[in-house]
Amino acid sequence: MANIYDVARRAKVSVATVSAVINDSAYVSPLLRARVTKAVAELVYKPNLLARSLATQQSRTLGMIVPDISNPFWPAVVRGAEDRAHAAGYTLLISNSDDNPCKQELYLNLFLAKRVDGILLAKAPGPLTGDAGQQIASGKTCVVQMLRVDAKWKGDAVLLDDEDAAYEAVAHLLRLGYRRIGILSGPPNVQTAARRLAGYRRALRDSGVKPERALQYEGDFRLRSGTEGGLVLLKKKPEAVFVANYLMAVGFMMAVRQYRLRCPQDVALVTCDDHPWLDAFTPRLTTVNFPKYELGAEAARVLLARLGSRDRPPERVELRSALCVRESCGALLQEPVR
Amino acid sequence: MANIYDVARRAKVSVATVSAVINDSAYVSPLLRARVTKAVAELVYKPNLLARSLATQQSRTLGMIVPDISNPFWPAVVRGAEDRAHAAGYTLLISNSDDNPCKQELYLNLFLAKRVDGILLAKAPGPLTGDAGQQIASGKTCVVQMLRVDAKWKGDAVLLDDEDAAYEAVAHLLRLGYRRIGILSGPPNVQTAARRLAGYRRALRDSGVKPERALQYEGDFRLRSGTEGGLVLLKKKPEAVFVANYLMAVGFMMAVRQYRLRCPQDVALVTCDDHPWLDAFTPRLTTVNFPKYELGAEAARVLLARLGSRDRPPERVELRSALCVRESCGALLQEPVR
DNA sequence: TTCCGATGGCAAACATCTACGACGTGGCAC
DNA sequence: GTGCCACGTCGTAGATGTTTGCCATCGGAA
Repeated sequence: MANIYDVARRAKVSVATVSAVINDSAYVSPLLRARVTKAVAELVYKPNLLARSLATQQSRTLGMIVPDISNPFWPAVVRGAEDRAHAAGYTLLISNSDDNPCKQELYLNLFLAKRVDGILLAKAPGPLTGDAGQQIASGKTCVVQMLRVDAKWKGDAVLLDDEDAAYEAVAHLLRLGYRRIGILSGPPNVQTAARRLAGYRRALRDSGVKPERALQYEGDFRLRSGTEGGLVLLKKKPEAVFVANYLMAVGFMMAVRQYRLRCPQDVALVTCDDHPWLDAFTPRLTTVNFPKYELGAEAARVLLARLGSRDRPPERVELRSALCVRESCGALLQEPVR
Repeated sequence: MANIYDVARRAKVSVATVSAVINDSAYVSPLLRARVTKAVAELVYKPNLLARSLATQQSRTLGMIVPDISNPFWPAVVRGAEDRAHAAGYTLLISNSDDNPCKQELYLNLFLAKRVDGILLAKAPGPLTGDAGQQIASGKTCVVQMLRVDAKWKGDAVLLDDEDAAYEAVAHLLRLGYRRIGILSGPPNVQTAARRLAGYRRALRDSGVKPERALQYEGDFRLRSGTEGGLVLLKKKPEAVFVANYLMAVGFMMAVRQYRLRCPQDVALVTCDDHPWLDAFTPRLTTVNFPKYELGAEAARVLLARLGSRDRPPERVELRSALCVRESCGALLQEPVR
């Protein structure tokens, strides 16, 4: 592949002139400009962005770490981040951590070694460790934490209103008259899970209902644990259940089916994460809809802004969710009790 | 950030020695090796992979272009590709083409400029154009086409058995006794869509049923067109419908609901793409399950093999789908007619 | 003493950007 | 009319951080 010297030779100018034309970084006379443009076209010259990155000390590449792209929560987030990044001329490097701190550190180091300009991070549980953790904590590499955030993280972050979302979901169930309300929560060391559990508890207490340990099951955000949790919880005859993510809700519905119960008649359900396909099935799930695309887009926006000026104050954005009432909560079936 | 000269200086050796230690590419005496290792640790030295890529002429980065990561078909494919790539020490650069040839060319050029070692491509409709198209056709850049393939593409490809899959799906409906079978197909310029339509036609003809134009609706693989197509098709009173992808099936079910029809009693349904959550809802959809994860993993495997030896014969892999019978086809309801 | 093998260092190459210097020309002033 | 200065252009060279071929050196063995 042709390099800048080939172009310079063919156009009979210096490489600096070629560079100036390509980057429009200095005045070049129309005559030379034309010669350069012609040579570029003839040689099908494409600047080597690796070399450019080396010289300019910026790669125009962003790293993004998500727990698992095949979990239906994440694709929209990635898409949002990517649209923003591409619009600003950045490319996205993507990795799946499986919420495994070791993998996460591995990929973080890889990103650092590849000299990404910044990182979008949906952190695995636990603090950031190792050299990469140091590097990030020191602020030398820009990072925006998404969704989950270190307790002592002072940098940029884009969050969801997990606690309020759970509160609203459970408050909705309470308004419909349910009292024995269970929860299928996520792993307690994952912050979103902890916050949703807190929201559930607060909602119950605000209505004078004492949260029962027996109605709380700790899942791991995966489908199978939804079924397992469902099988356990349903034995306790809850009137309604709040499930802390979509995949577990699906698992939960399989447990409901297994017990030959009807939803919402026998047990009502509210869950998290809305999806385009939820309108199509029976029963249609009532969910709190998190703005997934916006989450990714916002995170990218904040990171790009940070790259633009390192000394601006840290930004902490909290995106608002919205309750999306459908059938599984029973609202369309029965009248509110009070 | 420390560079290799800093390490060499601190260890009192030459950069070549440091490089030899880091890459284990030449014999270095234990004494010097120890000095180098110590210096690397003290300086928290991480080789600059941009510079390394420039020197070695390989970036250990793969580009991947998919139509849209937020379409539930693709995340599993991406995950499969990524797992393979990472296992071999490669990183993945990802872009969404929205099946738009312009965007695709843009990203292709970007990847080429970033000197990716190879590209995983789920091609947008139409031939590969522009400089990038040239470069790829000339074989100078390794590409594996996934799912869809240029008519005159001579290189590696990993495909699905679309036609057979559709054939099996429709044959299953025919075995159940349905005769008026409609199809909600994808855009005809997308190859998977064309092949699925062909499979549908062949299955009908093999059973002596004449395909009716009126029972064929051309969608665009998106949810909305599923509903629109459903509203049109259902007026024609088909006994069963084959829907060519998952998102349109969801849309179709919304049309069914709108007409207050029951599935499968009033209209049976078989569709494509299985998902973990399909077991949870009513009616459970009968699908042909495409091995999405394997598609990505295979494509990455083939690409990596190609990078290993450029002169091996082109590989063309066809992955097999499997019919997954559930409720929406009516098999669990009624007895076969014949 | 000489030769060979084992080590290690120098410098070029990878492809770019850019600071700085040089050259030429035009205008103005003496 | 001539000389000088300034500005507009362009090119040289060094910097970015690696890898690696080739050469030099040192020590030991024959």
